[in-house]
Formats: sequence, structure tokens, C-alpha cells
Amino acid sequence: MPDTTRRADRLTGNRYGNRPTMKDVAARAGVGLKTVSRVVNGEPGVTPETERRVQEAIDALGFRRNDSARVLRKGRTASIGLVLEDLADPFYGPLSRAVEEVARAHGALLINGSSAEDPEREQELVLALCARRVDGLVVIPAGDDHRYLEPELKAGVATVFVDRPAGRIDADVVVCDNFGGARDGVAHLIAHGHRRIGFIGDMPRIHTAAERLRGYRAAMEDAGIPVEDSWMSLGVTDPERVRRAAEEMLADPHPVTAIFTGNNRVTVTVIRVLAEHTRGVALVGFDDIELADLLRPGVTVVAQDAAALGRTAAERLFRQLDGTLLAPDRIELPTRLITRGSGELPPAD
Amino acid sequence: MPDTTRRADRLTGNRYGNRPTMKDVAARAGVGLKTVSRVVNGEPGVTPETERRVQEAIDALGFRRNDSARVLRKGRTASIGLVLEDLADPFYGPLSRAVEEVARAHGALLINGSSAEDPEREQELVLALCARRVDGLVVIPAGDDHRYLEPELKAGVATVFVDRPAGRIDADVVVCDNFGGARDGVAHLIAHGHRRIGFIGDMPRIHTAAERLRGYRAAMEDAGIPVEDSWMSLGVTDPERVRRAAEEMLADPHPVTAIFTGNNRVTVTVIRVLAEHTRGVALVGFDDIELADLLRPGVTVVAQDAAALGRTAAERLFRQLDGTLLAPDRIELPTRLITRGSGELPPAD
DNA sequence: TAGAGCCTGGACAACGTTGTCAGATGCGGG
DNA sequence: CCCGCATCTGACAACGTTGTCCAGGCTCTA
Repeated sequence: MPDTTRRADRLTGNRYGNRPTMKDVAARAGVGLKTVSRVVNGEPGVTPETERRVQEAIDALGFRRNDSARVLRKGRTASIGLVLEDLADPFYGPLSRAVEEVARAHGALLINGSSAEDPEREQELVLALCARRVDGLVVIPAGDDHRYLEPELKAGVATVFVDRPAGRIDADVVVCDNFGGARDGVAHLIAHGHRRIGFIGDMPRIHTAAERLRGYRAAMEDAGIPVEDSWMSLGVTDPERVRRAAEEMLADPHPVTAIFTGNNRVTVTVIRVLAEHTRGVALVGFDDIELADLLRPGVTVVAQDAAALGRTAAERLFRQLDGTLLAPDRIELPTRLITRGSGELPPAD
Repeated sequence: MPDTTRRADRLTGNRYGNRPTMKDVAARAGVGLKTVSRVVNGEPGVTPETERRVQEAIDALGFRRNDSARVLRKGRTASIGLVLEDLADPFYGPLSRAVEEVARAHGALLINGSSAEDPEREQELVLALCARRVDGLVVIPAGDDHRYLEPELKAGVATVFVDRPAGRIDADVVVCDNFGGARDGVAHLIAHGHRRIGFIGDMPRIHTAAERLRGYRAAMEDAGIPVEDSWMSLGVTDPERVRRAAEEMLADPHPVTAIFTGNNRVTVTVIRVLAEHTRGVALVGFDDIELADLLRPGVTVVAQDAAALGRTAAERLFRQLDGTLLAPDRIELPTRLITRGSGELPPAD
């Protein structure tokens, strides 16, 4: 009769489906509440015989410590939150996994949320995580104003922004060298003889997109090439419109001979468009994509290391929690140009 | 002086960095504790004037409700756990996202964990999630014995297994038609004239791998083709060994003319091997892969819908929680053969 | 104007755990 | 034989929230 110790008159009903508590275990083992707590937490000062009795009761009842109560008492949840744009994006999978791996090494669980690039949803998620009292936050921001986090930061929630900087607050940031990467990628095309180079990227309100655009402009300017408006497509993001943008650039009476694409999704769409074209148009994409080496031509990309981004951020997060990290800083990870063929095609005009 | 209401003598120190509580808000607003609770939860019975005062205090102090305490009191965490194999795998990203989306629609957060295909780690993760009192679990099992979940199920933790069935317990399961998909894929190769067909798959202790192998055997048997041992490679999983396995099959004096691959990772590796081969070897792979249509030849695959898998499972989970779902059941989602070229190559012997 | 009924607000206990502290037990030495 | 000490155990409060219940003040009607 393990349940006789439960308050049967409780009207609120079977919360947790009537899970046994330490009290129940204590009653069954014939010991005090605190002794059970000691056994569960491996604290010293319990005779082997008592421990055995308690353990027996635990197994018999299927007791599992309620971490909510524990958290309430201890003040640490041993969990961190990760807010990103879209878990289904192949860029974020490895990033998320890297964060999880670091969290695991520190005994923490990971709570995950996708903002879908919506600043409001980002805030909603972040605040929900704060309400759960996660120990720390890794945020890939969608919005550009994070002052809503100020009370949280003040309250000691460790926070690291990844991939894009925080807006209007002073926080740790880990980003890639988006500017330099894009500049190198475009310079690569220029070095192979291209002058008329198209750029298709995301909304410039997204920091990475803006930086990559800046890199494109810088490379063009360095080479003394004036950029024409019709070469740039900004803010288109769904495949259909990217496709149209690319086709327009190529249909121009004086078309571009090369395209630089601002992220993996755009790159994939443009590859499809180019596959339908006979004229060889050069392509360099930001972000690596799977199987890029198997296409003909192979796709030249500016690769960033998503896992390194996540790992670095998570490590900084836990150093904040340790107290071994002092002032907020900005870390910039390098990108890498991987040549596979598409970026080395000569201009075809 | 918002902090004067805090117990300054508390020796345990600044847990949560001294976050304000409802008590603090109440003191500042000059109302009772419960009134603050009412405002925070949008409960009726508070005059607009009082509500305004409370809201003001909340904003001034940067108060955020502590959900741990709330959970302790209410018994529901409004969070569900998802244990999968590897978040970095492109198959699980969309699945995870789909689960998250359903959770979001039900106001729940998602806690994510990767088992890395290690049964022990799976159990560790699942039990950690149970200790947090997640309302429900979506599990892509690594192990084949889940009796350790019995106390949890009895305690009312909703549980749905995905992609692979639960071991030794009676639970809801959502899987793909692995057997039928593989059989159809192999039959497709047979229909295109192949007789000597290789199979490269994962360890048969993984249910999906075993089912796909069974599908392969069934298709061969249906066609009256005796299978030779050298055509099958089971349990190799890292790219290097998959590569060797494929090369051995092709180097045989009487080599296979087609290969059926058991999952996306194997498929990708085999594509690389075949790309180096001049002889046209047919290929059908289980799982779709990005850009498969852009390769030459395009890769014919047996596609499963990862998002549908996740969505279906999560929906069943919440129906369990609603109480609208009664007995555990097994749902099987169909697969789809997508022909793109590689599976339609004729035998080249 | 008094009583009934409604509305608002607050005191209190409880959720399950852990930290503190004091009591109980056993042992050895004076 | 008794005291002191070390070791083990348990009673109790607290963590921050919410559900219950009651008090007080108001309005409305007879």
C-alpha cells in the first residue's frame, strides 16, 4: 500500500499523476525526510544499512526527484536556453548540437526555440526562458533591440549572442567575419576576370546580410568597379522570388557574369536557376552546403563553421556562469573560401 | 529603494541575483501578494486603478514570474522533451522543428537532447527530463529496452516514440513504412533489370535498419533472386568504412550493378564513391537528400517526411495530455519513391 | 435606513525540495 | 559509572507561487 501516505482528500487531484515524493519514500523506509534527500543526493552521513533501506523504497515506489522543487530551493536550473531562427535550417542543426554538447559537459540541459526571424517571437521566447529561470541564454537575435533583456542581465542571467550582435545593449557576441568573408568571395570572382557581379542576399536589417552586402561593395570598390542597382537583390528570401531575381539579372541585355549569394538557401535556389542556363555563370555562395563538391561544377563557397560558432558561444556562456569571464566582448571567427569550380568559371560574355 | 523588502540577512546569498518576487512587487504597490498574482495571471477581480499600480511596480522592478515555483504549485510545466539521435543530422532538424511548432501551438516549450545513438545516454536524458517534470516526451529511441520508463508512464508522463518502436513497453509509436519503402525501392531497381543489387545499411539492432534490410530481402525474394552475402554490408556507419564496403562490392569479379543505401549518410558517401566510377551503377537511397535533383544523374530516393513524423507524434502527445487519446497505437506513415535518374540506370554488365 | 448581495483584496496553507540545527545514539576514556 | 565526542538522524523553515476562504466596503432594493 505505497499510497497510504498520500493525502487522499486532496481535491486538486492527481497532479503529476500522484507521483511519490521524498515524504512517501521516507515513510516507506521508516526514516526521516532529510535522510532520503541525503541518499538521493549522495551526501555523506548515512549508514549503509539505512541507505539500502531508502534505496529499496525509492525503487519500489519508482520515485524520481522533482527538479522543480529543487530549483526553487537551490536557485539554479542547470539548463540553458537557445533561441535561433529555424532548427530545420541545416546551418543551425550543427550549431545547436555544439551548444548542447558543451551544456552536457557542464551538466545542463538545453531548451530550444525557433524565432522564425520574428523579433516579437524572439522576445516572447527569451522571456519565457527567463521565466523558467534558465541559467543562461544563447541567442541568435532576430530583432535589433534587446533592451528588454536588461532586467534579466542585471539579475544575473548569463547571455551570449551568436551570429549577429545584440541591439542596444552591451553583451557578449560571437560572430563570423561576414564582411571579410563576403569581400574575399567577391574578390575571388573579380580575380577570375568578372566585372559584372550580382549579389542576392537577405534583408539588410539582418546584421549578417548587411555585413555581407558591405563586403560585396568593398570588394567591388577595391577593384574600382561601380556597382549597378540592377545587380543587387536585397531582402528576397523565398525561393520563388530569389529565382525571379536571379533570372532578371541574367536576362538583362548586359547581364551579370557571376553571382554572389548571401546565404545557403539563396545559394541552393540560384544553383537550380543556373542549372537551367546554358551560359556558364560563375557562382560563389556564403555558407557551405552539403554535396556542393558533387555538383558539376562544384560550388565554391565562403564557409563558416557553425559548430565552432555554437561551441565558442556556449563556452563563453559557462565561463560567465563560472565567474571566470569578466567584461562582455566580441569574438569574430574566420571564414574559409572553398574553391570547387563554380567560382573559377571565366566570364562568359 | 526597491530592495528594502528583501531579506538582507539571507546568508545563502543572491540566488537568481536577487530577483524581485511577487512579495516585493506587492510591497511596492502597497497591495497584497495575491493581488499581484491576479494581475500577473490576468485573473478577474482587480480594479483598473489597482492593476495600474501593480503593473507599474512590476515594470519598475523588472519582475518576472518564477515558473519553477509556479510549476511546483500547479503540477504542469508546459514543456515537453524531445530525445533524438543527433540534432545536427539533416533528418532530425525538420522533425525537431515540427515538434516545436506543435508544442508552441499548445503553449509549451521544447527541451531537446541528443542521445548520439547511445542507449545509456538516451536513458540518462529521458530521466533528466522526467525529473524536470516535462508534461510529455517524444523519443527517438536508441536502446531497445524502455522498461525504465514504466514508473513515468504510470505517473502520467505522456510519451510517444518516433521513427522506431519502444522496446518492451506498450507505448504510442509513429514510424515510417520502412519495410515497404525499402521493398519498393529495391523492386524499382529490379524492375529496371537489376539482379545483382547491393545493400549498405546501419546496424540491424536499429529497428529502422532491420526493417529496411527486411524490405530488401523481401523484394529480392519476391523476384526470385537469391541474395549473396557479399552484396550486403550491415552495421558500417562511418564514411570511411561505408566507402570501403561500396568499393568492395564494385570490385568483385562479378560486381553488383545497383546499390540500395539504408539512410541519408550512407547514400551521400556512396554517391561520392560512384562519382569516381566510370561504369554506371544504379542507386536508390532511403531518405531524401538536399540537392539530390541537381546531381547527374539525379538521385532516386525513398523519401520519408521527417516533419510529418514529428508533427504526428507531437499531436498524439498533446492528445494524450488532453485525455482525448485512449489506447497506445502504432501509426505508420507512407514513404514515397522519387525517381530522378540514378535508380533508372540499366544494369551495366 | 437596514439588510442582502456583490466586488475587491489579503491572510494562509500547500506544492516538494534542501539547509540549518539540534537531538539521539554509541563509543571510549577518565 | 559518567562524561565528552563523533556520528547519524530528523524537525523545521524557507524557496516563490497559486488556491481557498473570509473580511470589509460598496451598491441596490425594500
